[in-house]
Amino acid sequence: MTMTYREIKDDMMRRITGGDWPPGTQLPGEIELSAEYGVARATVGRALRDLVEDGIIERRRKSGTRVRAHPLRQMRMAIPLVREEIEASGAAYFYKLLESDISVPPAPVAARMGLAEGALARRLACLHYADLKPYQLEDRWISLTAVPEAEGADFHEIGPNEWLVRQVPFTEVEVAMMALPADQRLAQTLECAPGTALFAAERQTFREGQTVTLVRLVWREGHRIMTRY
Amino acid sequence: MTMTYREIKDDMMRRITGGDWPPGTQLPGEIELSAEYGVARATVGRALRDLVEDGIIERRRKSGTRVRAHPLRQMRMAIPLVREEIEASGAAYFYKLLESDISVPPAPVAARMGLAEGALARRLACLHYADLKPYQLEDRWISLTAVPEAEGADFHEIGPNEWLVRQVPFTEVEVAMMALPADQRLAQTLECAPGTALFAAERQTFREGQTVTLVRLVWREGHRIMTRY
DNA sequence: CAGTGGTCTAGACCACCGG
DNA sequence: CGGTGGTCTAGACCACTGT
Repeated sequence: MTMTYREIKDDMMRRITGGDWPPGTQLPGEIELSAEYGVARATVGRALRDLVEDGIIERRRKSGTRVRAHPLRQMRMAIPLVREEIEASGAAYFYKLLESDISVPPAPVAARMGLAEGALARRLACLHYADLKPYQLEDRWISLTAVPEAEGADFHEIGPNEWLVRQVPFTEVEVAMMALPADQRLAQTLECAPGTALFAAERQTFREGQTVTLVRLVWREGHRIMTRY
Repeated sequence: MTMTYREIKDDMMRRITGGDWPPGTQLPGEIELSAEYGVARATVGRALRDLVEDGIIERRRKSGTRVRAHPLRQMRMAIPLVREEIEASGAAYFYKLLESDISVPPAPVAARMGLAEGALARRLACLHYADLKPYQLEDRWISLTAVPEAEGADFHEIGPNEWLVRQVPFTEVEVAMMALPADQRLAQTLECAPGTALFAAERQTFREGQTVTLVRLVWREGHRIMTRY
């Protein structure tokens, strides 16, 4: 008989989208709503908290709850491991380590990673295949200051991404996505014409404010990422 | 004295990242945890629910709570209106309507939008400027089945995006992002060389399962989107 | 200062699902 | 079937913030 917080949330969404509570409207307070719905205050509170997370309403102490003038558009995107991404598409996954050394990164990279002058890092280049066709090129720097274990790690069998996820899980991440023209090296490794428009991402991950790794991922021609929200 | 659910959540994170509860570990039940932390069961429940949302742990009835083997990588991205995006960068925003008509979309578009055969749609092409330099080209179809008001709307002053947000707020959205080579038209409107790698997005929005609009956004050369999580 | 949301409690019942 | 998380309650106090 009594409503659940989900039903209340749905009902509120109906009232918002249906025009009862148009954008900008001030909603009744929690006590009034709980009386109206015949539930405890905590229950309408739960529904309202969900609507805040969905970007539908805004709440402030004292001034109350109102429907956002422009609903906050945001999306959530899953970030799969390359291997899972490929295997999920039904293709077989292969991995190849192209380059691997330990060196001082060029100045721009070192600056971005916040490395001390002359600090060493592990540099890796890997290629991920879907059904023997190149799928993604991975160019990575791993800070040996933050992850000294990376100095001796062997990346011939396991990719650095999966290795890092096990070594240093739970990091802060900053991602940028962009379009890149294929240079000579990209064109060769990804088997496309030079100049081809490729989708790329740069990901920098942190642990306690310190950069762990900086990676550039470039996908083969035509790749798109999709999400629904 | 007694801990808040945030402090409990943070403490749990420490235990997880610190190795007390490594990936795969089965956590104590809520009753046990509430005893350990000296709080009510609802409070640890709140902390645990937050960790589920963050993709750190998994919970199932009867079998209990465990730390995810691989933390679920996901990100949240804000999707600003172009105008806000440009104005936030400190540039002046200008808008120009390039093309506008009402017609039957080509078959692939109609199919993707789920339109009946011969159904009409409003077609628009708009250019968004930052400081008088082309910033983003917007190619859009609006279903007149879903939004009949779009037939007579005037898009010379207000962009279709902002118009739609006011007319049809609160929609479901599907987004794809990709890299595109500039064709002749793109090169001209965005003032770049043909073949230039451009960042693009396709966004399809739905209301109650029905497609409202399908839009392709192409940004000027060098654009990147960024997010931190 | 006063009103609103934010959080906590102690207890209860329910829904799911693994053994 | 029984144990776990999921939800709800009625009440209380606190924290922020507009006036």
